[in-house]
Parts: sequence; structure tokens; C-alpha cells
Amino acid sequence: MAGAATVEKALDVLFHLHDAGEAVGLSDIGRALNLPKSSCHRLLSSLMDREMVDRDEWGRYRPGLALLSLGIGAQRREPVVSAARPILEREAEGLGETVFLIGLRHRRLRVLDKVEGSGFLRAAPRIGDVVPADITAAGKLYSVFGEGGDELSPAETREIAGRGAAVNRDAWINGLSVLAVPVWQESGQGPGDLVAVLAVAAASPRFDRLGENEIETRLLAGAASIGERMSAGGVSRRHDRIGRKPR
Amino acid sequence: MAGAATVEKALDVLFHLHDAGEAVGLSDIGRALNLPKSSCHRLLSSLMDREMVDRDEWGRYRPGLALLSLGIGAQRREPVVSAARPILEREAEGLGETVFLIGLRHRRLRVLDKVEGSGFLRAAPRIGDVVPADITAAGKLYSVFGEGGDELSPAETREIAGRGAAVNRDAWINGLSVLAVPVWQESGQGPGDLVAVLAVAAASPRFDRLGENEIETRLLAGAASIGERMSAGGVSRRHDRIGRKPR
DNA sequence: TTGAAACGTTCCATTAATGGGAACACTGTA
DNA sequence: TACAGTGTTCCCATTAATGGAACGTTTCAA
Repeated sequence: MAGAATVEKALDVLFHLHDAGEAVGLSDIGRALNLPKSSCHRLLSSLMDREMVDRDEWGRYRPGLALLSLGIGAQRREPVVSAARPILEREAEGLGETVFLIGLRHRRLRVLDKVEGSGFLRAAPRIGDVVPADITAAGKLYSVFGEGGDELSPAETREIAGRGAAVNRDAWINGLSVLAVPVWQESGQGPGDLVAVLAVAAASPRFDRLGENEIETRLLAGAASIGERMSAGGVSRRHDRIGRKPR
Repeated sequence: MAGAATVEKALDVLFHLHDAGEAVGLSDIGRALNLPKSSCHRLLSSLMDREMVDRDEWGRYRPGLALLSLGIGAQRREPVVSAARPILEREAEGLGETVFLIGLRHRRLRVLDKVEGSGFLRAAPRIGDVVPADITAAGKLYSVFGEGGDELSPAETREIAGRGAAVNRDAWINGLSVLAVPVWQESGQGPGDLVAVLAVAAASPRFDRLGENEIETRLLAGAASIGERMSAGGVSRRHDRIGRKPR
């Protein structure tokens, strides 16, 4: 709404390079975004000065490695990520399947971290990606236990609430089964805060061979460990700073 | 040089948030960068719209998670990263120490990937960080075998060239020893291309207990595997695109 | 070999976005 | 209560971004 138009155009360029998947030429960018070549060139120059954009050997543009430093920095500031890392690795190793840590940020579900399993088929979402809220097991959990998320049928809501876990079979990606459990952080008083979701994704046959119960008990234990590590690990709720809450 | 000043200011803000380490208030940003509050506010609004910047519960600003998606995307485009990943994991597991993959990008050495070992002391550089070229083992390798890098004494150059590996003890970080080997990609004709450096960092006592020879032979084998995987794994040198080389 | 069409780059007058002061509502401190 | 600090929103003269046109190369088709 209110904003610096130039910055938004620069971000358009940056995200376009990200979405493109492969390196893109200047003229292609201009056509895709309805920007004159000279504007593109100027924006890209500024982005390249900070290595937000890089060029391949043919001069085409692609996202730069400064983004990696910034992105890892952003991830590092998420307390739940450092608390969950060891558990993600342990469960990915134990189950042999990919384990996700998914959080609600900016009203959208994002993959905060993941550790891949040894299976031949691996789930597609990458770290940092947004995942759809309405059809994923993580989305179901947030709509039942969290604040965001869409509404669910009363029957399904009751089942998930009672079970403390959500399952998704083939709805998101065909042939893929997912089981997700909530990660609670105890806040001292009242019920805990839903800080993330722990999920395992596996090809459906493999998922069945492991067994829902086995997966569920492992994940529930893992989620509990993460919650404990967050409460213990100095996630001190500092209130000693000046300023007011947004909105 | 030629550029969009607004974009550069926005990037100033972004990198400032990254460097700050903790969330920063609007006025603090303005003071640090000599920008008026209204300008900061506008820039931050545009950055927040795309989740390049996020706010904590007190309204202070911090890097946003969209950067994570973009950064992982940039990393994924580095062929050497995907080729090296399994080797990094294997060696980090086998040696129990942190293994780095470092590449020369934009005339600077960057940590392209790393896998942490089990040791209590872990090396500090993070994925995406720039490491100094003049005092690191990786820098020495690039100055001997690569194009960039600073000059080295003839004696040291001869030793590294003959050995095919570089060692650094306490020069970079006190108490830390590093051994690095080059990763060559065979290009069909002529000598291979130096595409990255594989390095192990360990606390000096632990480093000695493992033994330089043991580390070196393991790393050399690992680097050879990476080179093979790159040549085999479809790093096809496509020349079917339009465009000319830069500069 | 020649022409046309693509590429990325540079220039510059026009125009639109920006800077930065001032005023705002608000919170914690003296 | 008064004060100093937040973050937010106006506003207008000034400034800096804009984008069309021209340029030199490279590639491809004729």
C-alpha cells in the first residue's frame, strides 16, 4: 500500500529470478514484468553490488549468494528451529523418512526446517517454502489448535483435537502420506503456545509399512522434546525493551 | 556505481538488520544508517510486504523468512553443492568434525555448505558467510591453484602445490586447525576446473589426535568423489542459449 | 557475405517518487 | 504531571528514478 515503488520493483525482479528456476536474460525479465530494459538493468546493477543477484557465464541473471547468508540468518532467529534441529535429525534417521518443521508466519505456513530421509522418494517442499494451509496435515493442526488456518468440519476437528495429531493421505500430493503433530511451548500459566508443527512425509506404501501408530508415538515424543528444549534453553520472554506492540 | 539509490538504501536496511543480530527498532535503524524515520518506515513497509522483513511481538524489525526461501534457492543452483552434500555428511560423520564446502564467488570466498560434527567445539562460520582469503587454508588453495586469491610465499606455494592440500593452524581462529583440499571438475580437455574447496575444521588437540594424514586421505577421496559426481551427474555444459559472455 | 533481429548497455529530458520536517497518538520514565 | 522516547502519517519542494531512443555486439537466416 504505502511503499517505495522502486524497492517493490526490485523485489519483483528478485522473486522472478527465484521463481524462474533457471538463469534469465535481461530482456526476458523486462518482458515478464512489463519493465523497460533500462529499469531492469539499473535495478539488477544495484542488486548485484550486494550480491543479491549473480550472473552465469553467459551473462544471464540468477539469485545471488548473499541471499543465503541473509536467509540462514533469518532462520537462526527462530528459536524453535535450533530447538528442533536435533530432534529432526534423530527422527529422520530413525524413520528413514523426511521430517518437516512447519510454522505459521505472516498468516502462512512455512517450512522452517527439514531433514531428508534415506528413502528414494523425497517430499518436494524446500526450506523456506510456503505450503498450502487447506489441504495439508500441518494446516489442519493449525486450524484446530492455532489461531490462523481455515475452518474444518466438526467431525474432523473433533477427531484431530482428541487425537492430538493430523493425517493427510494423497490430498496434497498423490501417493504421499503425511502425519503431523503440534509442538507446544509451555508458557508457565494457561495452555501452551502452538509454536510449530512437526511432520513426517513418506510415500504411502512405506508410510503403511512403518505404521501410523509407530510414527505418531515417535513424533509426539519428539514434539515434547522440542517444547522442553525451548522452555529450558533460555527462550527468555524479555519484556525489558521499550516500544509497543504492533497494530 | 550506476544504480537505484532507493534499492541500495533498502539493502542497507536489510543488511543492517542481518548484522545487528537482534531485532532493531525503527529509530535505531535510522540513526545507524543516517536515514530519516519516514524513509526507513517506507522502505521497511515495502520489504515487509514481501516478507523480506518481519517484526517481533514488540514491533521491532528483523530479517524475514522469505529470505530463507530465496537463499536456499540460490544455494540449490550451485551444482557443486548438490554433488558435495552426501560427501560432506559422510565425512562429518566419519571424522566427527565440521566439514565445509567453500567456493570463490564474486572474488570472495563463501561457505557454500557445511555439515557440523559431533564435537563440542564447532567452527563459527555459517552457511553463506564470507571467509577471509588471506589467512584461511581455503584461501591458500585458491591462491595456488585458482585465479583469485592473494599471493603466497614461493616456499609455501611449492609445498601446497606439491602436496595438493593446505593446512592452517591457529592463524584464522586461535585453537582451530583446518585442513583443506581442492575439488576439481574434469572438463574433458586440459586440467580440471577448481570448483570449490573441501575443508575440515577442528580444535587443535582433536585435530592432532585424528592425525593430519588420516584427515588428508579422507578429504582427498571425498573431493575426488565430488568431482566425479559433477562430471557424471549431468552438469551439462549447455551452449544452446542465446547471449554473450559478460565483460 | 550481408541483413535483420536479438542481446545488453548507456544517455538524458521528463516526471514521479523521495527526503525530512512537523504533527500525531501512545508508552514508560523521572 | 511533564518529559523523552517510541512508531506512524501528512505534506511539498527537491531530488532522483524513469523509460524511450540510440549504440555497439553477437547470432542467426537469407
